[in-house]
This record gives sequence, C-alpha cells and structure tokens, in this order.
Amino acid sequence: MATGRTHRPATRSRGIPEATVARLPLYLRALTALSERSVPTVSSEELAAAAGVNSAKLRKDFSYLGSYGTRGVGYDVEYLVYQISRELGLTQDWPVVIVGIGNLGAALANYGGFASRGFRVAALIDADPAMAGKPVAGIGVQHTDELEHIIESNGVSIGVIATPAGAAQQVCDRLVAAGVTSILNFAPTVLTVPDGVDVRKVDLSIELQILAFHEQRKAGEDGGPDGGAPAPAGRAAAAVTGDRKGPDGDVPAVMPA
Amino acid sequence: MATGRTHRPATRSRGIPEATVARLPLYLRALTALSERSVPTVSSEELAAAAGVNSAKLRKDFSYLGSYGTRGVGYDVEYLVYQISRELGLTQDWPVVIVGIGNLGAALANYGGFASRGFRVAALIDADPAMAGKPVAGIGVQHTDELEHIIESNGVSIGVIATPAGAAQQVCDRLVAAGVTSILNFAPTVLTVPDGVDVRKVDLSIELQILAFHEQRKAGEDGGPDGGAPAPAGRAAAAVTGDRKGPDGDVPAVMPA
DNA sequence: CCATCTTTGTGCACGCGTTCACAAAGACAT
DNA sequence: ATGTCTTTGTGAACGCGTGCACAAAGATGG
Repeated sequence: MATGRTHRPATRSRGIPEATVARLPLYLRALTALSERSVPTVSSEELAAAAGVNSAKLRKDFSYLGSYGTRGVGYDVEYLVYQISRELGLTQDWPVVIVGIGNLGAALANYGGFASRGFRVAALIDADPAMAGKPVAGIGVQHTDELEHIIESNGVSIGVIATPAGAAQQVCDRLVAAGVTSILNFAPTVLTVPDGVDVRKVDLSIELQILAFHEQRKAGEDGGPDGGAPAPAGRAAAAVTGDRKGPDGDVPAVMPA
Repeated sequence: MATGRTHRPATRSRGIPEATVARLPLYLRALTALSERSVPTVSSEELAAAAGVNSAKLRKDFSYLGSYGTRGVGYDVEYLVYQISRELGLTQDWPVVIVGIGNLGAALANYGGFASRGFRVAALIDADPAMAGKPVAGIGVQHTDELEHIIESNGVSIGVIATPAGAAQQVCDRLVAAGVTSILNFAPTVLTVPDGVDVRKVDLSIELQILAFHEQRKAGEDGGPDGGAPAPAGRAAAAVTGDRKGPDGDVPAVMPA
C-alpha cells in the first residue's frame, strides 16, 4: 500500500520504520489515558502492557524518536505525548473531506475520533443531488460538483472515500487532481494513484475473511461443510493474536459479487 | 514442488503464511470480477495487476495453496475462485453478531458485503433498551441480555464489536465466554482475550494518524529534525492550531451517543 | 562519594516476507 | 516429434521487524 514511498533509497537517517509509525498512535492513546489520570511517568513495561505490545519493541520504537526516557525512572508522560503528537503531525489541524455519505459516510462523519485529535471534517460530499444541503453530523452535505472548489479553498490534503466500489477510482482521481495527497479508502477496490500519493485502505470483508480462515482452521480440518454450530471451547492449534499491521477491509455499499 | 501426492515437503509443516492469507481475499475479489466477465484464464501478471500486487508475490502465494496453474497458460479463473474460497472457509456459512448498533453498527448491518460472501448477520445487539425491537437493516435489534442465548443457539463464532471504547472489553469478555473465538473490533481499545481467540482491529483514528504522519513528511522534507516548530510549509493555508490539547481525551469511539 | 538498584537504549541474532532470476513444464507451430 | 515460446513454480538472496540479553545511565540510599 502506501504508494510513493520511494523517493531516494538514501533517506534513512530520519526515517522512522513504518511498523513503528503504525504503533505510535497506539502509544499515544495509552499515554493520553495516563495523562488524564495525572500519572507523571511510566516505565516501558507498564506502557507496553497498556498498549498491548512487547516492552522491548516499545523501547526500540521510542529510540527512533530520540532518547526521551530516564533510566531508572521511565518516561515522562506529558513530554512523550507531546513528542509523539508532534512526530505524527497532530499538532496541526488537518481538514478532511468525506466523499460518499451513505450509511458508512454518515457514521464516519459522526465519528468522534475525527474532531478529537487534529482532524476536522471540512466537508461532506455526495453525488446524489437529493442529499445536497441535508445536514449530517451538523454539516450540510455538498454535491460532488463542489469537490474541487472545496478542496482548494480549504487546503484539504486528506480525503476519505466511502463511496460504492464503482465510483471510488473516479472520485480518487478527482481528489488527487484537486490536490489531495493522502487517501483513506473504504471502498472495496484497488485504487491507482500517482507517485507521492498515499493510500490506506480499510476493508471490512477482507478482515472477516481472514477471521473465517483462522476460524475454519480452529474448527479442525473437518470436511463438514455445514454452517452448523462450531464446537466452542476447543483447544485450537495456532493462536494468532490479532496484532497485525496492515488493515484490509471494506465497508461501503454493494460489492459486485 | 513436483513431489508426490502429499505436498508439504517440510516448508509448510504448519500452514499458510499470515501475509499470504491476508492477500487471498484480494485475489478472490479480482478473480470474482474476472469470473463475472467470463474470462476463462488469467496470467499471474494480469491478476497481480488487478489485485495491486507483485506478480512474483502472487505466484508464491498460490504456491502455498498448491499447483493450480498451467505453465504457458495461466490460472483457471473458476477453479481458483473455488480453491481460494475453500481455503478461506467461505464455502460455509458464518453467522455473525454485531454488538453496538450506533452509527457504525448500523452501517455495518447494512453493508452488502456481509451477506454476499459466506457471512450472515445472525443478530444485532445493543445495550440501549430503547433500541430493542427496532429494525435495522431488516433485522430487529436485541438487547444485550440476549447475547449469550443468541450466540449459543445460533452457533456464532465470529463477533463484531462496534460499541464505545468503554464497553468493548466487557462485551468482548461476554462474547468469548459464550463461545465466540474470532472478534473484529472497531472500538479504539486494546482487547485482552484468552489464547485461541483471534482479534483483528479496525481503527479509523489510527489510520488517519498514519496518513497525517506521511502528509507532514511530504510537506516539509527538509526541516530540521530537532528543535521545535515543524514548518507546515505545505500546500494552502491549513490553519495551524496553536494549542488544543486540553480535555480531549481521545477516546473516540464509534459511539452512538 | 561509593554501592546498589532500576530501567532505558541497543547490539545482535533470528525468522518472516519480498523480490529476483531461472529452470521446469506445458502449449503451440511446423 | 521437435523446437520455440510462454508462464509457472521456486531456490536463494536480501531486508525489515522482532525479541533477547546486557551494558550504560541515572536514581537512591548509606
């Protein structure tokens, strides 16, 4: 995923590993919770437990950011919150547009997580003229015709696509042409974008299929085709605790199939 | 391979690589599209392009499943669709429960992808008594009290959590106790589960934060690493928030209210 | 100031996943 | 059949991420 990651193979000095970047939000969340409880410092062990990761991994992750801990004591919560926020670019405000205001788009618009940390829903856009002006999450839905204008006048660089699969690529092209360089795609389609544009996808059906694979494996290799009751409490073989990185999933409307 | 009947020389003594499993749904989607267009065969090159991956990777992925291709020709679309479906366990029907029927839960319930490929929404569950009986996506919402009964009588082994963060762990515990062994978690929390239970998480705010990180990097590829204000120096005039730290606790859930 | 204790930061080894590159296998034409 | 051409399947190299284990750094107490 993440296209355009290749500019110069020589950029490693300031480069934080992708896997680490993916975990920073996790640490940040745990740290914020501690901050609210006015906890002054945490050890890597404690924080790792709260974030659900290995302490050695956490320490190595932080080492990429710099030496923000104190040996024998731990990490200063407030300071770390600030450093991670800054590293993630959350100290600035990111205007975001959501395209495709169906069930999912509306859910996203109402999602508290958007407004709560550096992200602001700049506009809701839908191709259906009947939706125009209709208020969703306190914001009036605008027609697709306005897309370019909205993006340019608001300086939007992050777009969320929650349209049906069939419209996704087209919407994507327009977003990119208008200046968007980061896209979060909920449509079950592979998006093609030029270099320099990042795309992350969230695909519900893929997540479910992965779960089904493991579930089937747990149920034993029985040929039993029926969707009957799987025996619970069975001692499974491989227990893969869901802690993978890349999300794949899909969500929106009808998927052709 | 070119080995006898029973594959698995020594390499795959235990299973298909996790990374490969995660891509199978991607291939399946592309293959289904080809199948609908009545395309009889595809080369690894074509299919890889459609799925957005490297052709060598695709071939290696398929090699874990067995030798389903024909050299000089490619892969038989229909046959491959069947094999992958079977491998993923999609030839059987998986009853799924969705807990937390807020904006997101409702969107998921309405999502066509559920019914379309091996998954069936067995029940919608919410803690709010006012929701009980209310039809969402043609299914009556049931109260949390019914959770255990629903799971056991329907043989549900996959659960979807779309509740606020605060309720997620509790719901998770009840699901697991009732027999669920695979969970798809949309709540922004780290879930703790016993061995043998799979958890996959989908976290919108994390995805956005990762995009923000890359976006910030694109905006200023030259700024000094250490010491202070990262120049927003990006496109347009994205308002820079001076300080908005405050009370916000980033516990953005998919919450209803 | 020195000893001891705690916890970080990291060198190193290991394993997984990706990619290359090519021999093997089959289709197809002659 | 035989040769050529296409495409698979895979051995091997490489790079990234993970986890161990420990020395360094600082706190703490006498």
